[in-house]
Amino acid sequence: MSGDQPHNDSQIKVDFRANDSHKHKDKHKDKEHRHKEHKKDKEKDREKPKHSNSEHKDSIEKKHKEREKERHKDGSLERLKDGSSEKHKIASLERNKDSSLEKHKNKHKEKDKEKRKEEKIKSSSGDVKVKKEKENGFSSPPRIKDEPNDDSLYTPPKENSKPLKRFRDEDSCDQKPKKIKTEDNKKTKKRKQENEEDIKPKKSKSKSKQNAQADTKKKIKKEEEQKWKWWEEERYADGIKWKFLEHKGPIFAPPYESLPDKVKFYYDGKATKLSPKAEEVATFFAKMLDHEYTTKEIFRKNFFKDWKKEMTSEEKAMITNLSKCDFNEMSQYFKEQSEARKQMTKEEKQKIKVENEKLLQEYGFCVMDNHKERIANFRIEPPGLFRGRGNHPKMGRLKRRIRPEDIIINCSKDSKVPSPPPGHKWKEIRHDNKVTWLVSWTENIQGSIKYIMLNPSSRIKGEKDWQKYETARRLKKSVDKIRNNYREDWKSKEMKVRQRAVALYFIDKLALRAGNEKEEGETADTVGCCSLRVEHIKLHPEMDSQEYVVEFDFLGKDSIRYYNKVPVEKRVFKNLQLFMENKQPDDDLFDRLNTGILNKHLQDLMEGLTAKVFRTYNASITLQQQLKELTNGDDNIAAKILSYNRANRAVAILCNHQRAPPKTFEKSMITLQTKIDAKKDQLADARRDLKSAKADAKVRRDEKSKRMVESKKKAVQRVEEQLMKLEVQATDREENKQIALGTSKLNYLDPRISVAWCKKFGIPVEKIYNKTQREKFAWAIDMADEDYEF
DNA sequence: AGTGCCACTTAGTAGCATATTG
DNA sequence: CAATATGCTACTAAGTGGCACT
Repeated sequence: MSGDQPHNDSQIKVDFRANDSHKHKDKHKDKEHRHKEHKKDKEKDREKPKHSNSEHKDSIEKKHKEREKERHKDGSLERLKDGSSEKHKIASLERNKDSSLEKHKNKHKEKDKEKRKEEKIKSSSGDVKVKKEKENGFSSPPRIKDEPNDDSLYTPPKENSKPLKRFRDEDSCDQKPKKIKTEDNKKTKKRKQENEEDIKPKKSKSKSKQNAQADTKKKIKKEEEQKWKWWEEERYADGIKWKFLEHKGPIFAPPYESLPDKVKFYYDGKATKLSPKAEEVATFFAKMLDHEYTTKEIFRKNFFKDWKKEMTSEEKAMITNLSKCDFNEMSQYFKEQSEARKQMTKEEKQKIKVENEKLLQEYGFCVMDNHKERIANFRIEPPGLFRGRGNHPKMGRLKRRIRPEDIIINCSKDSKVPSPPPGHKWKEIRHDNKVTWLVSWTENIQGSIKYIMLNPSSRIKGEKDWQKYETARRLKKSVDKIRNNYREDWKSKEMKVRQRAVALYFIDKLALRAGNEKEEGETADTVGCCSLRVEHIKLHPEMDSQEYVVEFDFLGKDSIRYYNKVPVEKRVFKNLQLFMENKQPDDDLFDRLNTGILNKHLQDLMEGLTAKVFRTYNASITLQQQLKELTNGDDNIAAKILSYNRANRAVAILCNHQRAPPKTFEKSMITLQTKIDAKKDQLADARRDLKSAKADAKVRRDEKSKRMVESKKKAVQRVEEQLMKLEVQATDREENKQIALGTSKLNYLDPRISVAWCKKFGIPVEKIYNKTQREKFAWAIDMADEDYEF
């Protein structure tokens, strides 16, 4: 259904993006000012010729030429702006304006949260019962027997042909509790069976703990050999995420080790020994000394404030000015340390590696429902200075050390609860099988909750991922209807409906994020679709010989700049004019709309539909289309992979996934170019050799010289091929300079599309997915055949 | 409808590990 | 074999969206 996506072409071609994150300043302060600067930026942009509108700010002429060059290589993939180095400069300039409206909310917040949490726990357990007599609730079956033999359990033959699809399709909607899906058939039984089977052999389960453990181990071993195919099993209904969960808890950050006495800290030129606490925080700063962060006003201010809290009263009295602090010796010391680490002998390195491996084996896995699963992040985040992205009002604040007393453990009742480090207690032990996390704690900067969860290769993540793509595929079926629907709504007499329709159009056409509201002053000022402000778009009734052009310029997630000029339909344009009437630059563009309203509407259009599904859908469908368009079956593998990367790149551009160009980019391009030149010379030589060999053969007419010709021919071919490969590599790299492919590959592209493509063109999957990716997408690799269609 | 909390996905990057090169 | 380039992983910030509550 390539017809599905009428916008796609234009999306790709029209997107001129830039990434210099010129940051917004704090909202309350000098809004006017901010706006003006903003404007200036844009004006600058507009002055430039069309192609360079991806350039921004003090962007640099010298790079311009380069970019021109790049551009013709592939007209459809417009280059992102270069110069994230500028990005930093600018960012720092603007960030320095500081203004931390520290609100003291945090403390209150935290208390509040805690209370609520407690209440919640109580009520939710009640809740559960009301909703449904859940099968034995949380208590999981005692540990489990040998893995039931797959074949025997599996889906009965009748549905066997397409087992996966089948229940997927029905089920994918069950996030909205499709209500107790008629626990249909055998499949569901399967899980139960598994569980029951486990119980049986145990006889007196209390006694057989050890047996059980042994069993578990055995089973797990076995499993590792024959990779568990969770995707061939039935899923849990109704919000239950697991029945059995056992793990070892988190690994804590190593305790602070004081600096050797010889390493001094100087205040106002005077050597001073800091108290351990103050010293620790000082080292955090010292370690970042080379980083641009430490030059930023907000960062310094926040840091200094939090640092003082850790000082003794004498220290507090003495140290009153951060600028008089000299951390250089400390910084030097850490550099030496890391240098020393690099210089370690192989044996020492090996030893560390082994040690790490041991920790991984012990803490890196859990047992969830009979299966040993990898944990994603089993280490607690160490203390340090908060590094927000973009112009974050809280950058530089102290991220405090997390202790066992902060930790909530989640596991099943009948599991062996992890023990806290000696002399400590957990904050709480919970047995909530409606959530997927194993460990959580509350972080002190934003007061948000952090979790330890499973690896993407785990069943629990994989199922969800799969489901996500199934939802996107359902959207594919109704997208035409939905598009017609919102086009109708552009004419609505209700303002809210019009705004909703226009916003949805942007989300669909431009793959914008939903744009939830955020607390002002708590985070960097970034927006998504629903939170766009008047100042973020400009309307051009005519521009570059196109009509009704909307110019977007705003900072999105992670303060990545979104810059784009898009021709839109007349009605959209008129609506935007209407929405902007009588508004200030910092007023909301869609003042009658928020993500809640939008998503509720989407929900009515299709079950399970939310704004983010459009991103997934458009990303995947674009990949599929582009692959179809770009792949040439006659190409060699390298060229095909280039095509794949280009298709991938089209998606990354659509989704505005950017990266800072690698620091060594320029240099490595040059070396590559030298190589190419060398190869060209070599080719010329080879050709010359061939020629003379031919001439020689003509004269001599003997076998030997004929053979000579043949071998020279081959040599030429070989060199040609090598040259080709290098050139392809250069193109690919150049085009990729500031585009990050990883994010879309990992989160937006239905892996089955890629797998199918690989199979169709005889490309080994390894060329597309590395090991980790293959683990994450094991389900797709296993199930997609070459004619899979998204 | 608005709010706050919570759970979970999506995001870019620092820095280590490994491959490649001189 | 050291130096350098490149690839990958771990890390953690910053989004989205559901739900309960008012």
